[in-house]
Amino acid sequence: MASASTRPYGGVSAEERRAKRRTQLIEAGVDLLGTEGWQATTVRALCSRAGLTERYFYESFADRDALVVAVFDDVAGRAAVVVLSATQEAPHDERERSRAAIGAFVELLTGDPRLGRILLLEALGNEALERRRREALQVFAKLIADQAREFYGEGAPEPVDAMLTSTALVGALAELLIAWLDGSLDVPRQRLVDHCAELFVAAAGVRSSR
Amino acid sequence: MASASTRPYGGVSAEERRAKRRTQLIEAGVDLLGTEGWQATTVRALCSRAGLTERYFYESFADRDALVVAVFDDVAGRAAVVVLSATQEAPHDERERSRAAIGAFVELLTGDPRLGRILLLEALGNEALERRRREALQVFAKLIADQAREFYGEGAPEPVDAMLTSTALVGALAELLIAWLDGSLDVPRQRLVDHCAELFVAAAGVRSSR
DNA sequence: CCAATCCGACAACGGAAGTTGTCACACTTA
DNA sequence: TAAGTGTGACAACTTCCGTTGTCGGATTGG
Repeated sequence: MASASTRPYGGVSAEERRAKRRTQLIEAGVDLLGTEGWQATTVRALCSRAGLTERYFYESFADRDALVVAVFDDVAGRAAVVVLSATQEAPHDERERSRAAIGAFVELLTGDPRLGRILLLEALGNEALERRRREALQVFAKLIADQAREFYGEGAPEPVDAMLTSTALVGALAELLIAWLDGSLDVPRQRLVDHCAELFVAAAGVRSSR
Repeated sequence: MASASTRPYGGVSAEERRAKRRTQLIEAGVDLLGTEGWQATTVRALCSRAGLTERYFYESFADRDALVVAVFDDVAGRAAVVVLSATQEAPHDERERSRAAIGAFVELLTGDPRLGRILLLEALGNEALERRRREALQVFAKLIADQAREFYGEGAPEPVDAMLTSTALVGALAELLIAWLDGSLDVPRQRLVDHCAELFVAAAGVRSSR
């Protein structure tokens, strides 16, 4: 059993080395999970791609699930940053903000297809990831719901309505993106983004309470 | 290699025996896939649950993927029947038909939770199933789009709009159901169905073309 | 320079699963 | 009744993977 490193090596501190190895493994995970999928993301393959040996895998992660969850968090975090900053820079208008947020998300995924596969597809194939996905999704749904409240003010749908609608919108966006990235929906990117934004606007006022 | 059976046995023809074994395997598949999931759906477990031996698995299916696809088709077929008949019996009204269709689907899934897990969750975890899911989804989206056209007549959204919207709606429904069946969305069933129907109505007129 | 530590390559153990083969027994049919 | 075929239980072979251990060589601190 390897005791925890303490000394510097190659001019780098023990902690830095550990952190770097962890990063390398996560990057290898993004690559493998995003291109060849979950079943190809084995410990051996990860280490080989990261240029490390198996021992260092267990130094940073308890098992495959832990690594894959870390990968998901990494990618989801990137997406959150991109989407939130795009939203805040957009004009204070419901349609414009929807477009900005969705557009930024789509651009991220088209810029690096691995991310789309991880967030939209692989996240559903694994039990541990599925939990994480659900959590992330709820956070996003809540963000959407809050945004909607901001524009509706007094007459905003009540919280239950808002949660139902925003969950639906997240699912709608995911499904559209899966189909579009897959080539099943042959429309220009801008059209896709516009249509999503219109759906968001149309759905925002929906309520099932009376 | 077992040569194909030709004689009757136990008073049953060879073809009937084959068909029965296949059915048993599919039922075992529904049960395993719908309760313990894909990773537990091994050839040994399937055969054990079906009361058959491994040899008979390969008599009807080339591999696990083939079995699981057959299971999905079986379940999706049942869902299609239920939803279509509910739709046709409902009053000729947009909101009413949406409610009837969604309500029937939800009832099917709550009546047998295995079906929901198969259609909504497990279908995303496997490559072969994912393809099948996409196909089934397109068929459903097309049905929705056609329904919408029926109510809008002249002023109906053009086909691309309709396809985008209906794909989104299928995704929205799936996501809502996943969250609801999972307990993350704590609302009565009727409220869920009503909200979905309202979303359908609200989305039906959305278009991104100008 | 030397002992301690870290590194990389890789073997080894154990388990799980797909797939094929063996064998004894039940049933059919000539 | 006897030969041939279907059936069920189960072993065996193979492959793959998670996980842990070994070992020689590189780097560090004294």
